[in-house]
Amino acid sequence: MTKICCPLGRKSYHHGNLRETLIDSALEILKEGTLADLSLRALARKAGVSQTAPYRHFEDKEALIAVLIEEGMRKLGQAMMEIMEMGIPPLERLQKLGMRYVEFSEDCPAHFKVMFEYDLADYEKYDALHNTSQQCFQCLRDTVLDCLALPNSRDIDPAIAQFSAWSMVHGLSVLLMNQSLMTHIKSDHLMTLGEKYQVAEQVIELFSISLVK
Amino acid sequence: MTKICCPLGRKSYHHGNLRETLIDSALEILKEGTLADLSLRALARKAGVSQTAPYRHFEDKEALIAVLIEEGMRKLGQAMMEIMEMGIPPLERLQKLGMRYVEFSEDCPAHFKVMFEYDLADYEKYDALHNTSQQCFQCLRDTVLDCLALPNSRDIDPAIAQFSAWSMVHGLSVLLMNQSLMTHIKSDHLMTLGEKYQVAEQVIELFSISLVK
DNA sequence: TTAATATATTGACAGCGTAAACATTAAAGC
DNA sequence: GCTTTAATGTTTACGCTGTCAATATATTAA
Repeated sequence: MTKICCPLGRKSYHHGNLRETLIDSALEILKEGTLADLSLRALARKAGVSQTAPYRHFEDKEALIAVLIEEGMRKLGQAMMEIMEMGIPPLERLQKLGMRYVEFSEDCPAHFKVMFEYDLADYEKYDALHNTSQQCFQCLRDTVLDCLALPNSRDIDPAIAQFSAWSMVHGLSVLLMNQSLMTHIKSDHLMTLGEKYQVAEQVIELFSISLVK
Repeated sequence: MTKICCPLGRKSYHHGNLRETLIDSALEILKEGTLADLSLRALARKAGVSQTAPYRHFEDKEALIAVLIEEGMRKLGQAMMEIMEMGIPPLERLQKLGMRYVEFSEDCPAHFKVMFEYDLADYEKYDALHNTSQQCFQCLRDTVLDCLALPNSRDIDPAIAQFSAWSMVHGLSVLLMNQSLMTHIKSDHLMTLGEKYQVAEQVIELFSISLVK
């Protein structure tokens, strides 16, 4: 009954907060690196815990990733919802939503990467995720409809306009995040965050006015 | 001096065409799966060759990937260049270029994935690649400038218009390729290729006319 | 206090990238 | 044609990975 009590140099046998620690470490790694750099064993090591301890909190690696995706979807959804509740007119609202999308990709690159880089095997398996992500893009879609209901709106298929808006902000976010692709725009030196946002604002404005006369 | 002559059940000791075989197998795997599904050992197995044989043709895994990226850039560049040489007016040319971009992502998903999913450690290391990819996006940029030189063009910052065009077609391609994201647009069943192209055409047209009055 | 449950550990297995040492064959030089 | 050399392939080995099974410890409920 003598207890070793503190394996791997911890104060207590149980870590106490392993689940959150693993999630935080994962995000930290993804902030700089890619999904290929993410390993459960490395996370365990960082947390000072055995290599299989994570399996008490996540069924497998994909389950951890699914949690990150869901967390990201909720964050993005909330960020966009804030704008929805500001009571501003459609066109301006659309622009702000687009900017939020781009800002999210810059503020939470880890979440953004995992949300769109990782193609979840079966999305249905994680149904909390499915609902969250549905709700996340609803803001954008609704606002585009509001823009098309404007008196000076152009006659555009709503579905096409909705998809255009999403394509635009998504392509924008992806390209701005990828430094090596950006060399095709600004060959010599890196773009600052301020420059990126300036570009994003203008691109989004250009899109939004294409919806009206 | 007696020779085993045919290791791993091949007709001759040397494979004869290992480099191309590895590249083809890699593309085949990427067509369905992601970069995580790509392993040199699996490629070697498929080619009926020992696990280290690929190292006679590629310094490491990233070198193979760099070749795939470069191949993809050249293909996309050629596809777009064809349109440049058709001698059609700017606005129509821009639309065709955009469609080619989307078509490329559907025709060569393996190349497209590796071109934009994989963030090459140091792009400079593979300088053939750098040149090829520069040239690849030049068509789009030049055509946008031509559109803005049109008599009925709107007064738009050329750099912004260029970046908008790229963002649009890129976002479009990425979203259309990702089936699980597409569920947000068409919830119940998958989109056919024809439906995708129809959407793409309309989205691209919507963008192109935003450049003129 | 004891039984049940949550949490962590050890050990093992197969698959991965890749380095080192060695084998076979095709090409080049005489 | 014979020999040397370079190109191509094999074997073995190391440390990394995800994950399973069996075990140990701590926390909670009875």
